[in-house]
Amino acid sequence: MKPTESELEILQILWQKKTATVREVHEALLEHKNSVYTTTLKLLQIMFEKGLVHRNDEAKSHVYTAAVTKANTQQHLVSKMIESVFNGSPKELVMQALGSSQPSAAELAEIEQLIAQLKNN
Amino acid sequence: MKPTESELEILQILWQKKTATVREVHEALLEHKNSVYTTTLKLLQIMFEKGLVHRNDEAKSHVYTAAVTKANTQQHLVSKMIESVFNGSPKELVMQALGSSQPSAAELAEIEQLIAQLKNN
DNA sequence: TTACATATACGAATTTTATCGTAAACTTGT
DNA sequence: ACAAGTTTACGATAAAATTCGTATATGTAA
Repeated sequence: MKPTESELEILQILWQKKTATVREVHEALLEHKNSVYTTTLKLLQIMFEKGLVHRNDEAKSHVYTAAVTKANTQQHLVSKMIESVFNGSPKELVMQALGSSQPSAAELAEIEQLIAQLKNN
Repeated sequence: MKPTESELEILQILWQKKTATVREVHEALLEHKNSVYTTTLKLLQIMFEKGLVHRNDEAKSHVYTAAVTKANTQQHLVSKMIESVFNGSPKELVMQALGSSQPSAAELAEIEQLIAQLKNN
């Protein structure tokens, strides 16, 4: 349900690659942080037990895929953050995110469009 | 720097009350969850060691205050989430937050106003 | 088949977070 | 000064997350 930081790193890789072996996940991880192959293996095994990933063990090397969607996970984590950090107010989160980052004009336009759409419901 | 979930609950209380003794923090915590006085005490002691709170021990009961501001903490946590969950795109986070919550018309208007302001810079 | 490389399984050790019991210090009222 | 109540200090334990070593299995090439 709530992936840990390490699990999230792995999910990101799986969301991007769609499908990957332990070695492929591990190689991708190495670009950001240091670790050992068996650590990645163990994490994937634990994630499998938790149901965070599926795996196909027909081939010699198991092939993993994410069992949770990116959108669902994002939504869940954002809800938790709104609840625990922003007193339940999504508006506060949005204002904070917009205020402290440097969104481009194009991005702002996209957001405006979404807001306009939400207003009509 | 990165408060844990429990630490965040306590920070929320301190941000609201400005100042509080262990007992006051504990009473406030009890409204949301169950725990024992010494658990709250221990957490505050650990937070003190980490520099998350200040304390005044002149009186019989130590008086705690948050050592980090709400705005800074929110910003830090949002940045981390954008980085680790939204591929570094604040826009994605905003769209997700707006889309999955039910912001009121008034809130949407406030956000639009902020966007208009950002566009002029 | 044997040797080598690669994969998985598994358990142990470590770290972090959280919880709680007990003891010691300190207040306050009598 | 003493007893009762409150507070802090501290250590022990437990659960979760992370890391890594070693053993076992499996496939590949000679």
